[in-house]
Amino acid sequence: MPILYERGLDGVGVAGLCAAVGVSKETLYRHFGSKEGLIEAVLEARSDRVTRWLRTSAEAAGEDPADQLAAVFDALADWHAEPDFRGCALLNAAAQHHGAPELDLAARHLERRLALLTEIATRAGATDPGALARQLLILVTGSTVVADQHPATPDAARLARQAALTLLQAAGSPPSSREPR
Amino acid sequence: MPILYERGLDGVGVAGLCAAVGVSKETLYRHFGSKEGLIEAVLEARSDRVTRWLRTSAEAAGEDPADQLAAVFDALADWHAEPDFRGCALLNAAAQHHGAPELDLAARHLERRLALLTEIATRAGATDPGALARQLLILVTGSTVVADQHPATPDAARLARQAALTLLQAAGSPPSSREPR
DNA sequence: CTTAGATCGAACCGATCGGTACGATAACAG
DNA sequence: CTGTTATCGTACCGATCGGTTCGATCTAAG
Repeated sequence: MPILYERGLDGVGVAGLCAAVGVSKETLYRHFGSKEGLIEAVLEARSDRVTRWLRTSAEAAGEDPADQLAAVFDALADWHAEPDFRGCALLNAAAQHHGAPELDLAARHLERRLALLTEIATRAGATDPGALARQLLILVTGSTVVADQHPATPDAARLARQAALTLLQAAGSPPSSREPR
Repeated sequence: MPILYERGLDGVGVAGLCAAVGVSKETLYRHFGSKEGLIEAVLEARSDRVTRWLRTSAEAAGEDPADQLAAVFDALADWHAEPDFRGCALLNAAAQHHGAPELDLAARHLERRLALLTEIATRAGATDPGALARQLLILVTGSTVVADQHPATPDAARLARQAALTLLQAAGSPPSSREPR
């Protein structure tokens, strides 16, 4: 459903959606019940897809947490560089319809990203993996928004990657700077 | 114009806007020409306001760049804690109407934030103030989005503040870790 | 072949949309 | 007082919205 992503939830009517997919209104309404139902299904599917894709990218980088974290931001960079990149569909949807369904979907989407980042932070031996993971989530989210809306920062993912690695290193074992014996 | 912020650009019609402000449609159209014109004027005014507010908060913290940076994120925390916080109006608008006017306004809004952060990064003696400032911009933007859309991270600004200070410290003079003589 | 279900295109529905026109009222400058 | 200007409330416009209905067409199971 790229047209919903490109034009926004309210930027295209049901008739336009049907035309873009090559389906009649009756069929669409029997399958999804309403435009909202269609939107939720599309967003859910998209969240699944990108979550799997991000996790796959991380795991393909090997077992080292720092490598995995770097791979996450490299994957984001590839995404941001796609010609029709328009920001995160889930976050955009929540910004448009700030009601229960879209807001919940976006929250669950972020929760899934947080889960991946928490695993990485934990395996990296961070003192407070939860806090570090949330900071990384802020970097992931922020770099995606900035890459979309601030043309003067097209390399947001690269900068976020560097910041993430700095935070990861700093969060290792801050109380003592001794070398491990 | 809080109603536009609360319900979204497409969530309220011109009639509703007029009712909320206590003005007739004719008056609104003579002053702004169209709903789009009204939206642009409102967003522009809001961008001015929050930009000034953020700069004032920073300057009130004294002259130390680290203190100023911390103050910026403290100000964000206050904002995020407001009961009717709904994310950044400029970013939301760009997510809704991804067309020329709103996208440009959001880009200019981020540009103004970047200017403030660049000043701080420069005065802090960062090796690459531009890069550091962009990383800080990602933290500011990301923490605002996460605070809005991820209820499990209500302290996003606090986490971002800590990350920002870590980055600031790390960006000081990374090539040598010698003590200043 | 027959029948049941899915799909199609198009017509149709009431509601709302952004925007305009109008006559009345109020305020104020000469 | 007179004329101008701004505002008001309301009615109105064509277009589009989300959603429903209907008859025709197709497909597959019995």
